[in-house]
Amino acid sequence: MEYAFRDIEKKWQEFWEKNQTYRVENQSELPKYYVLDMFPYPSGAGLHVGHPLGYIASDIFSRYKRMKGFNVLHPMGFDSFGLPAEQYAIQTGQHPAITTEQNITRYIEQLKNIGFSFDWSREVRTSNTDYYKWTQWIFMQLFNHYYDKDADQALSIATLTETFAQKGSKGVHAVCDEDAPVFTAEEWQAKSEQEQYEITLKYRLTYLADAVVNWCPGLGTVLANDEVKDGVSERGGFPVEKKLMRQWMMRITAYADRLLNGLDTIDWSESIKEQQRNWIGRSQGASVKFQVDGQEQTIEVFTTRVDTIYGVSFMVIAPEHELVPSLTTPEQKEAVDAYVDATKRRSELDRMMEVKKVSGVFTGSYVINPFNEAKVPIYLADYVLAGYGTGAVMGVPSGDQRDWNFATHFDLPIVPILDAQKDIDQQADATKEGQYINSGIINGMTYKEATQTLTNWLEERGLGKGKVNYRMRDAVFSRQRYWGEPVPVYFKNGLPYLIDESDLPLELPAVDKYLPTETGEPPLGRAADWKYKGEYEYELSTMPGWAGSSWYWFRYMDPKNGNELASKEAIDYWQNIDLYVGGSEHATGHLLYSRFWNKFLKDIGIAPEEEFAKKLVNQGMIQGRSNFIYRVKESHPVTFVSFELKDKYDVTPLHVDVNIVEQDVLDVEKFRASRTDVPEDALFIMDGDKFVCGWEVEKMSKSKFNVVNPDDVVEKYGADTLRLYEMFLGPLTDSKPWNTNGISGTFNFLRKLWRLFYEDQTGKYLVTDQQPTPEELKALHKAIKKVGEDIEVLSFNTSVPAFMVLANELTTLKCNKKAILSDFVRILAPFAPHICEELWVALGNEPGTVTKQPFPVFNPAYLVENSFDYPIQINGKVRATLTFAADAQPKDIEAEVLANETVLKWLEGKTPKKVVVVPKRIVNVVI
RNA sequence: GCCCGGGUGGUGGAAUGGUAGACACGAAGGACUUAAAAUCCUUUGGGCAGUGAUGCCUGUACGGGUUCGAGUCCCGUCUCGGGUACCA
Repeated sequence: MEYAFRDIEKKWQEFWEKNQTYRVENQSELPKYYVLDMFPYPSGAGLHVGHPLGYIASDIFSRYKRMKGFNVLHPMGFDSFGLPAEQYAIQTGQHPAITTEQNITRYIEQLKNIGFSFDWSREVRTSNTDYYKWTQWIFMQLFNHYYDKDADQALSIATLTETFAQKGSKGVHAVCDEDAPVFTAEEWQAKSEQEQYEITLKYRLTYLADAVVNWCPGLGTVLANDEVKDGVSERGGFPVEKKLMRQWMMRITAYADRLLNGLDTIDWSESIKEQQRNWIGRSQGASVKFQVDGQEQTIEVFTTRVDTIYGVSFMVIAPEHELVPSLTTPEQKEAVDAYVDATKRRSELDRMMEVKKVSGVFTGSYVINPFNEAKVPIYLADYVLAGYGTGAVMGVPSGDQRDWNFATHFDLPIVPILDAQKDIDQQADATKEGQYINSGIINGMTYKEATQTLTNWLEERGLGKGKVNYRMRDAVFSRQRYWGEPVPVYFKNGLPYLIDESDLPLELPAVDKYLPTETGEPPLGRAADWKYKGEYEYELSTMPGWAGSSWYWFRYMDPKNGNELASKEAIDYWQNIDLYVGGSEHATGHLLYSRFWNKFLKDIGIAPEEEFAKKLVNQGMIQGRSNFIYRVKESHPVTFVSFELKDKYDVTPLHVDVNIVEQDVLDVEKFRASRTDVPEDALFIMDGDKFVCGWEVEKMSKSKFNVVNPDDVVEKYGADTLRLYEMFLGPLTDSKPWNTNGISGTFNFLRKLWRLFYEDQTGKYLVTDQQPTPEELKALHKAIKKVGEDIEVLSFNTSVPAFMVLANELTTLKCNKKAILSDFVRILAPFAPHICEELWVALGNEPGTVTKQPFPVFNPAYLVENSFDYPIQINGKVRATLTFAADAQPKDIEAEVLANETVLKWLEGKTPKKVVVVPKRIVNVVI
């Protein structure tokens, strides 16, 4: 009887489904453990072999944790709102819900094919109304809260208005819009309800703002910063331009410090944490107000080097700066207008391309340096960004390279400010060493003293203060698209209001087309008679893709709850994610927004923990491994040449489908049959009897003919082999190309395991009840130890060889003993659940119980050796091996080693300088 | 430019500072078979010597260093991958 993986796997998948083997309850005596995979967007292409890598790892870990006595939550769902389904809808007119449904069906089929232990009864889909009802509900909570700096958390808008009524705006230290007005309690009380409401809009955690946004005409929508890569859209690669639009925003900046500090408390990869730190971009510095010469107004700059202020020789403001018109003198107007125009016309991409070019224009005005009364010219230049700091910088050419370039280009003075600065006529020197020169009140001081002195001086006069700046901006939350959550907001007298909670979910209306309206409104503008209470206009934009994924881990805890996003009991039990597995590409998107929403949900009493995921592991990307065949140029008939011989001809490489290539050898017949563009008389110059292909690592994509579907691998070798092989391929976190060359190794291992139970030809059952020998127990416990330790640290690639070694050893020992094989099956079950279920039953156990078995306990006694083979080194090189008792004393070992024949030969009669004996390790004789 | 990771046989990859190359693929040779498949056995980093058992030299990107001992730690260089960038 052969290892009939197809029958076995089908049988157990059906068994698990029928018996709800992986169903998890919210009540248990057992400790909880929450293992989550980043849920996929169900694309039309289906899963390729890269997708399951993380799922297999998390599944092994979940199964292991179950065997270790945990109640494990391990769910799966779908991030089912998104652009591709909508782009497809635009082309075909088919409702995105339909294609999404089809794709999900396909995904579930593929996932079930691999034997994951997901509790499918908890599946969620972000595009279902009973799910997005709660996404909308969270939006409403954000709208109803503001961030209070004193409490350092979100508080209700009711608290805000109460404080306003009692203490006026001074009584509130909140994160709010720049233009939030100042008023007394009396003034507040005197305002109309509408006026008061308008003021609160400047405080809410989600708010409307005219923001400079990334507008992507190709997709017809705005994009968040993290959705733009290199000036083009991440999805589709369309150009992106800056545009001023009224948008819903999320006040994520209110949480900047908590997002930053929380990173120190979580077990995430250093690279992800570093990316988030950079994205948040906290910088400590000072703001300084410069009086404009001859005018009332001041220009405020942000600087991290206030100590260099005596070296300021110019000031630069962004071309978009609001003071540009008032600072421009009549003589300079023409030049300034031309520059501003030119900046506007340039796309973000152009601007990035021309980073090194110095450009700018003088406004004609000056500011006065508050410290030395120096008159300093004001320039416009596009290296100053309107969106960062105050949109204005002080130019200190001796200490900053950009400023130095600018000063050199415009022939402005370069003043040294520290005696430690070197070669500043060649380049800027940003040193903080030495003592200040040419620097008024800080002359002779060092960096620390100077910074403190200057900041105090500024604060005393109200001209500036120490300030913290963030690179992170508030997140744009509107998308001018159809296939997303409708924003639960309507407009009355031009102001946004939330719909009643009882009206949730606000469902997506039907539209005739998925395109913007003729007047440029988003697709929702096409919905007929879509008005709140039949009267008020709804918000027409929808939420971004990250909305639904920013809280989904809670929904799995209680997926069918119609009254709450999840019950308090469920959340109290499951708390947060213990292990989260997913791609590192979500570093500054999903993973940051999720932390933000979780913190907010904690502030309003829903989330129990500050961080949503204690540990995060980023699985590596599986790249494609393309195969090439080589066509001889201008050959008639068309001729292809095998890889080894291609250098003898002038050839063009062509991609060939990797699915008809094995071990880089092309199946020529299949190739002929599959390609209509290959003429029947085509010639193949073989290398012996083989036609060998070349290969290259590329992105896995249809156009490169290198996509491998897990279904095909499962069909050929089975799910257990696929699972083992994906783990065997290398460390989980490494990126690696998919290469089936070694898959027969894991397949052979499973067959070898099978042969420990059943004789190959006859199918005879071989398992006996004999007592295991110490040697067999040693082999087994070596594996138990190794595998247990490896799983704990997610080192699955090293546990697979441990299984292979055990199978090899047991084969050599001709061991078919039940006592040994039972434990073998149990340690292997998390990796290869189907075959282990089958063999577990073969050993006489109840069907379906292997998943609930305790993980075998390692017993060190079986590994105790009474002797050890010491490698004997002479000057660090191994020259001999000698066996000593495990408890042999170093001095005895030394004596015997020095008497050894080989050692004496190398000693050549000399006395060794030193003999190093490391017990149970090594002996090194130094001559 | 800056910040993170990496660089080990033909290939994927192992290796608490202690015998580098486990395990697997591939390759070569052999056994079984009418034959094939399957299975099993042997060899397999490179080089040199020997009929042989075996012995020696060399080897973890490169150059230095620390150490009795370095793939592993330190310094410098090259190189590949990822992230990020007029961020004041």
